[in-house]
Amino acid sequence: MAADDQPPPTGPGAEQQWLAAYDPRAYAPIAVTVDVVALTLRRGGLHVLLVERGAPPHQGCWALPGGFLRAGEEDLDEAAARELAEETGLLSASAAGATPCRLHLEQLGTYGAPERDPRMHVVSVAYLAFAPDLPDPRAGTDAAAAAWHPVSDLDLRPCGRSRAAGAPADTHGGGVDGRPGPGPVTLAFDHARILSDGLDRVRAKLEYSPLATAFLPYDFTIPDLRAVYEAVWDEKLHPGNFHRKVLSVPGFVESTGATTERGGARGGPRARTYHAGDARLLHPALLRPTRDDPAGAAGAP
Amino acid sequence: MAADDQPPPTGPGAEQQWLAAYDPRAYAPIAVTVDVVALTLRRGGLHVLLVERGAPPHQGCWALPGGFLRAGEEDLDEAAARELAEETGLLSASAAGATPCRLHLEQLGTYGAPERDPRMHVVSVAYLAFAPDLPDPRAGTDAAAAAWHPVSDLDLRPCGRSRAAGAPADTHGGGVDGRPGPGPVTLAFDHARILSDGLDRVRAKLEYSPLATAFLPYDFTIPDLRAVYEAVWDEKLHPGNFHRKVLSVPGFVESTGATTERGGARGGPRARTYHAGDARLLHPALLRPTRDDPAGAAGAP
DNA sequence: TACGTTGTGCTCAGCCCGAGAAGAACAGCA
DNA sequence: TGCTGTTCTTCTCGGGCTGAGCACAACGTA
Repeated sequence: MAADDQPPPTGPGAEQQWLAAYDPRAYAPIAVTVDVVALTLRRGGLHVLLVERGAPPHQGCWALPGGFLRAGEEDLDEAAARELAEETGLLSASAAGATPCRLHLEQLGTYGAPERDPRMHVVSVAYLAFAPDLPDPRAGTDAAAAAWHPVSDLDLRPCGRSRAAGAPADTHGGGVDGRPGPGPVTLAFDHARILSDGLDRVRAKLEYSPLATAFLPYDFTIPDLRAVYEAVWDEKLHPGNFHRKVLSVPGFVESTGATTERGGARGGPRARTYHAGDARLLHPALLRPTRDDPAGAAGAP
Repeated sequence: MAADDQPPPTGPGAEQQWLAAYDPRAYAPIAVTVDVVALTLRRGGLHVLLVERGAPPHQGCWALPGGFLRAGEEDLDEAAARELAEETGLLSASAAGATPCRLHLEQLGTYGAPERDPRMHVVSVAYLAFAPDLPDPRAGTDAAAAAWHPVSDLDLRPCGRSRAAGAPADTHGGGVDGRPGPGPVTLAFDHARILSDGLDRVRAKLEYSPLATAFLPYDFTIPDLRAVYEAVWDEKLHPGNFHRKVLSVPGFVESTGATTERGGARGGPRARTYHAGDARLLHPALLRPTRDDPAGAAGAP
C-alpha cells in the first residue's frame, strides 16, 4: 500500500494512533535521493559520469551524480533527468529541443540501508542512463567537478570481493583508453555497489534488448554495434556471425541504403549504415559467448 | 514509468489545499513505504496476497500489503520481510525457526509519482515474494482483512489498456480455481500497475532463473515444476521436451533417488522426486514458447 | 603497386528444439 | 480381476540456430 496501515478506528486513543499512522512528523525523517549511473562509450571504452564531492561526508571523493527528490513536484524519472542535466550541464532535459539527444533512462534499483549515509537515513533510487559519445560535462552548482571516468579505473569491490575473481586486474587496471590513470578510484557511500549493479544490468540487458543502439548515434554500422557489445562485454566477437545474427533478428536494425563515406581507419571497405529498428525485445536473443564461470551473478533482477 | 492514476478527487487544486490544511508547515516531507507483491500457487492458479483497506483513501478496496519504512532502523529488505509477516501473520520473518519457509524476496521497483497518494508524496519500494502454497493469512493489526486472490480475478489495466489486448478476458475472467468470483477486483492507488509489473517480472524470470522451485516444497517432481511454468505462463508445455530440458540444465534440479508414494490423481506412474540445485542462473535458458505478439512489453528491466 | 586490414557473405558440422510416439506404471471402475 | 484412460519417462527425427573457418572484394597506407 502507499501511505497507509491505518488501524481500524475502534476504541479510545485509536484516533491518535490513526493520525500518527499517516503523519510523517510522527516518524524520524527519511530523505529520498535520486542517483544516476550515466554510461557512455568514449574511445572504445565504457565510461561513467562522476562528480567530485564538494562537501563532507566523503569530501573530495567521486560519487554518482544525484540529488534530493523534490517533494510533491516530480516523479522519480523526472528527478533523474533533472539531476543529470542539472549537475552536469549535459542534455537539455527533454523539453527545449536543443540537442535531440537519444537518451535511455531506466530505473536500476533502490538502496536504503540505514547506515549508508552517516548523516541520516537516506533512500536512494538509482537510475541507469545510456547515451552516445557525450562531450565533457561542466560542473553544476552542487558538484565541485564532473568528469567521465573509465570504469576500468574504478575500484568496484564493495567490501571483501576482489576484482581478480571476476576478471584479471591486469587486463583492466589503468588506462585502457590510453591515459595512464592515477590508480583505482574509490567511490563515496555505497556507490561502488550501485555502479557494479548497473554494469551487471547493462551486460545482461544487451543480450535481449536493442539497448546497444542507445550508445550509438542515429546512423551506425554493424561493426559500430559490434564494438559496443565488445566494449561492454569485454569480449571479442566473431564478425561474420555477429553480422548474420544482427540482421536475422527482426526489428533490431533497419538499413538506410547508404554506406559510410570512407573505409575503416586501418583500411577495409566501406560499411553499410543502419539505424535502430522498432523492436523492443530481441527475438531470438543475442547470447553472450558461453562463459563457464560458475559464478552466476545476475545483474538483471 | 508513467504512474498516473487516481487524480485528486476534486480538481487539481484540492490536493494542495488538503495538504496545506493537513500539514501546516511549509516543509514538504516525503514518506517511504515498502509494498510487497506476494505470489503463491493454490489449486493450480497464481494467487496474490491482498489486504482490505480499513480507512480512506480507497477504504474498502484491496491493496498490496505494506507500510512505512522505519527510519534509521531497518534496510529495505528487512522492512519488506517485516511487513509481510506483520500484516498477514504469515511466516515468522526469518529468525525463530517456526516454519522453515523457503521464501524468495527481491526488489521489484520504486514508484514515486507525486499524486499517487492523495494525502502526500509517497515513494513506495515494491518487493516481489514467492512462496510455496501458503495457508490463509490472518489479518494483522493494521489491515481489516487479508486474503489470497486469484490474479485472474483482478482488473490489472492501469488506465486505458484493456486486458483483452494481452489475453482474452473470457479465458481469465472469474473463477479459474473453481470459485465463481464476484467479478474483477480493482486495486487501490497504483497497485494494479505494481502488480502488473510484478507479474511481468515473474514470467520473464522463469526463463533464465530457477525461481520456479520457490513455488514448490523442498521435494517436488518434474510435473510439479511443469505445473508452475504452465500456471505462470498460462500455456501448456510439451511434457517430454520439458522433462528433457530441465534435466539437461546443469544445477537446476538434483535427483533424490526416490519417487512419489502414489501415482497421479488421475492415474499414471509414480514420478521421481527432485529438489532445487545450486544453480542461480539457467544455462541455457528455458525459453517460453515463441509468442508472435509483437507487443514487446518487457517485465524485467 | 603491394600489402595488410576489414566488411560482407558463404559453407559445414554440431547442438538444441519442437513434435510425435512408444512403453510402462498407476487409479478408477465394472 | 480385468479393462480403460491417464500420465511419467524415454526415444527418434527433421528443422533451425550457432560457432568456426574461409573467400572475396574494397579500402588505407607504405
